[in-house]
Amino acid sequence: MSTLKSKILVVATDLFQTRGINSTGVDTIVAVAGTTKMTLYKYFTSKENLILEVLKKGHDDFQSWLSEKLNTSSKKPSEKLLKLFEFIEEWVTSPSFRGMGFIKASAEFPNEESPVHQLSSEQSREFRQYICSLAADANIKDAEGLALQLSLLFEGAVQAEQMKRGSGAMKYAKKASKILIDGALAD
Amino acid sequence: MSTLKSKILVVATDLFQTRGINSTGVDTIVAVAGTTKMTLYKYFTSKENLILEVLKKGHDDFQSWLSEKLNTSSKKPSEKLLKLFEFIEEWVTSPSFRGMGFIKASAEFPNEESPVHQLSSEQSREFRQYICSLAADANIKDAEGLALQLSLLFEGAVQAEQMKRGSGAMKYAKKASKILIDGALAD
DNA sequence: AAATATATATACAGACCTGTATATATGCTG
DNA sequence: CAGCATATATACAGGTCTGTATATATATTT
Repeated sequence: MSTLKSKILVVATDLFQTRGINSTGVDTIVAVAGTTKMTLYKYFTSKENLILEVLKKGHDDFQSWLSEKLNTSSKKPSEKLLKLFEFIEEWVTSPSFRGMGFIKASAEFPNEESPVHQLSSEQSREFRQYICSLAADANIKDAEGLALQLSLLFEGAVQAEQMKRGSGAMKYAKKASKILIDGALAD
Repeated sequence: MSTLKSKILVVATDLFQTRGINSTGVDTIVAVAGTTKMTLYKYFTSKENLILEVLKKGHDDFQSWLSEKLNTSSKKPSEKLLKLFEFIEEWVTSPSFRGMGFIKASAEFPNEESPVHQLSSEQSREFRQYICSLAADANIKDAEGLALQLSLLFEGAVQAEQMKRGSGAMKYAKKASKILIDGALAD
């Protein structure tokens, strides 16, 4: 991928999170990225297309980082499940963390027919399904129920972190997740 | 309060949730409310002022409804705490539910210096503190910790409901809350 | 009926936004 | 050096937005 395209994606990711998606104009993005609108519209067909690519990249980066961490951490499914929020916390508290795109995007694009909303919704579902597969591997009875609960904790904590950086919300989400997982494992 | 002012508040609340705050122009609001811009700007000094009043009304309505429900439901603090998510679920699944304003607003106004963000942040804190007082009354040891965890569940579930109406997320948040509260009461 | 407060209708200024058009510059390849 | 792809600089068309100005209508009160 072109370095300019990559630069635009990084800058847009940052600005969308810190200033909002609709409130960030393409002029601002190219100015910060040190390029011009002509170049941006060469790599992205529209602003909506840019938003979608930003979302895709953010989600893919997170998912592959997380899977890799979990796969190398342990082979025992129940241990993987218990380590889930350890790694999530590590990701969220890293200085480069800029929020989860799909949470902000779904708030800014509430119309269900909007492609941005649809992608956000799909990413949320994908993540929940990933947790569900971890839970199922660990022989949790109601894997779907636990996965939903854990994803609620996750999304709530990200929301809290986005509202106030360094709130430590994920630490408490982690503690809560341990209680919920232990309970589900005992069932 | 003037009936027109009240009508504008109701319509704005609805449109902000269904179309987004920044994406909803005052022209649309007055058209749906069946009035004109001149009237809107008589009752609200600016669009930002309207947003703030919408947030205040939404939060006040929810908080007073919830306190009243809890106060008439039981006198035993631990029972009140356990009934918390029962009533929250009742509120969220009612047909007139249009999302929690402060959750959407904090996503659309991420700048911490924005008055809208500040009010959202304050309302989130206020709600958490209310839960904390319930927990403290029930002699929970780490009342603040539990309150934060429950508020994460709450915000995550509202987020999920906003993303997809009728997702039933609050039902699972309620189940999770019971586990967390029972655990904290046993400590 | 006259006076006053309230609401409407409509137009517009100024700002911002997306996406494109046009012309120029830069760097790489043959 | 010549040719070509890539990036820049800049201007602008057409749209949307907020907030205001101006003129008119309606309803209540005196």
